[in-house]
Amino acid sequence: MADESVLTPQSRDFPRWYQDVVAKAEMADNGPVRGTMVIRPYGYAIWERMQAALDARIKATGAKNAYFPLFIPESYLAREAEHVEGFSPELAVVTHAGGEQLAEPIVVRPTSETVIGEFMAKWIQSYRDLPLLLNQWANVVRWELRPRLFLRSSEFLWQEGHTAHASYADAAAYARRIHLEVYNDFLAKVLAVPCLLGIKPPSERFAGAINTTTAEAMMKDGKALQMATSHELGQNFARAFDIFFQNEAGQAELAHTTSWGASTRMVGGLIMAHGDDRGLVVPPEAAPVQVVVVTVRDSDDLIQTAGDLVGRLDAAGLRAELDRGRGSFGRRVTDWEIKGVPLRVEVGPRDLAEGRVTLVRRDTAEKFAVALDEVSTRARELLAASQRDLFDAALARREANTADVTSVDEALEATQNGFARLAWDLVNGEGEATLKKGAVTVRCLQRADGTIPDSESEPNLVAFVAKSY
RNA sequence: CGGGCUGUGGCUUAGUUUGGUCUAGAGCGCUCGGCUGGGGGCCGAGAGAUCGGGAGUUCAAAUCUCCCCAGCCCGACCA
Repeated sequence: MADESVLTPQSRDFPRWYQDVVAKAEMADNGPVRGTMVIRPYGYAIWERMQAALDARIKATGAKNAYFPLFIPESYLAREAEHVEGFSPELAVVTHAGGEQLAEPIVVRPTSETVIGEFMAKWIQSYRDLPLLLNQWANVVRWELRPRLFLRSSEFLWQEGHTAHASYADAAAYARRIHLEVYNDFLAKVLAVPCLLGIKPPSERFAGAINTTTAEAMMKDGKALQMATSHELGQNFARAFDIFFQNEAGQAELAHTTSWGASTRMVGGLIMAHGDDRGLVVPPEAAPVQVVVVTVRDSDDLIQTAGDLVGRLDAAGLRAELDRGRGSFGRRVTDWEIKGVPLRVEVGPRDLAEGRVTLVRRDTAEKFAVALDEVSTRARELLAASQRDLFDAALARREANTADVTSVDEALEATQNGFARLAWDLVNGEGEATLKKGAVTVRCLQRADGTIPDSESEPNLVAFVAKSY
């Protein structure tokens, strides 16, 4: 059994590895309806950590949480031409309810720009009502043809922010702020996932937006995953839903709106950004269980000591859990590794005889002999180091797998196992179509210095292209 | 929607080509008991399958025929 790995190795079949991890770490199951997903307690606990970290950051920008209905009149979608065109193919529509056919079909929300726009129009009268900064945590439904757990499910959980502003500049600045202070900060510090920040080319833009800013991460197979996006909607939705306000001069003006979202897809990103052949690797900040204290045997003295340690770790503000030693040691250790718990404390007879325990890092597998009364301190240090190292390793990996190229053909070659970086001018137009035939798309555009452009028509932009999920 | 393929205990699967030896076998998982325990440990005893559904051919169908259903892969599609 020892030579047979628990999971399909990443190098042999990455998608299979992903499915194995999701199943064996007890993250999620397929739902009975095609494309739906059951999020299991461990997967949901990770999502709750993400929610809490994002929610705090969102609130720090001044946005307030609200809740809008799941059902949207079909006619709402049609009010914004690009929006309806973009979403129509993936809508779930309710035509019957209460035993009768409905006069107007009801759409299950794929996103909430439209309903929220309707109410923004109602609530905004004056420039004094602006900016209006809303966020909601909700489920949405998009009937995708290629579902994959967490990455693309028919129904998924997310937060969607929707704001209205008095000026273009204010809206653009807020969308940018969300991108940096909420999304990128969260992705880097909590998920330990380095992201390329940039704008989407028009072909990849949100339906109805005038500009879309994205955070793109590299997965361990070299493919890209869009982790979060924030959109400048200009006055498109304001026009469609009559979001007018009176300015200081008493004249009616159309508001400028934004929307921005991050979803349970990030859980999939977390798995594929850090996971290895032994399973999930959860960064400490995102981990529901940061430290598991495992007894080597099922004996009273060991359990006693282990229980005391859990108490001390708890008191030190760490999320710790006790494994009481039922079943074989190897089995239990393997299970915790599959779940990616960042730090393991092993309590065995040999340890106790020497008045110490063994700490093991999940990410590096390094072992440390630590005196009993130093466990909390050392645990805190090792968790911090793990959090840092995971980010650094992911960044190094991305850089090592990003090639600078000077033609579309070279880009197609380079994106077999990573990202390619080339001048946007080489890709814009014909080049994008050629790339697409090789399943390669433009993930984002940056300025030469790596900053986020205001528009794709700025000169000398750099395009990052890759295969993606 | 076009092309290809697959449905056998919870999971992975053997058996289907050539109908009978299948009263459907195994591994993992699960239950019970015991020994264990520093990396999926060992022994023993169990539970669990109308072979995707229906119809047909036949003395006899997991196996052949037809219809239906579900799923997978490729394509198209995918803010």
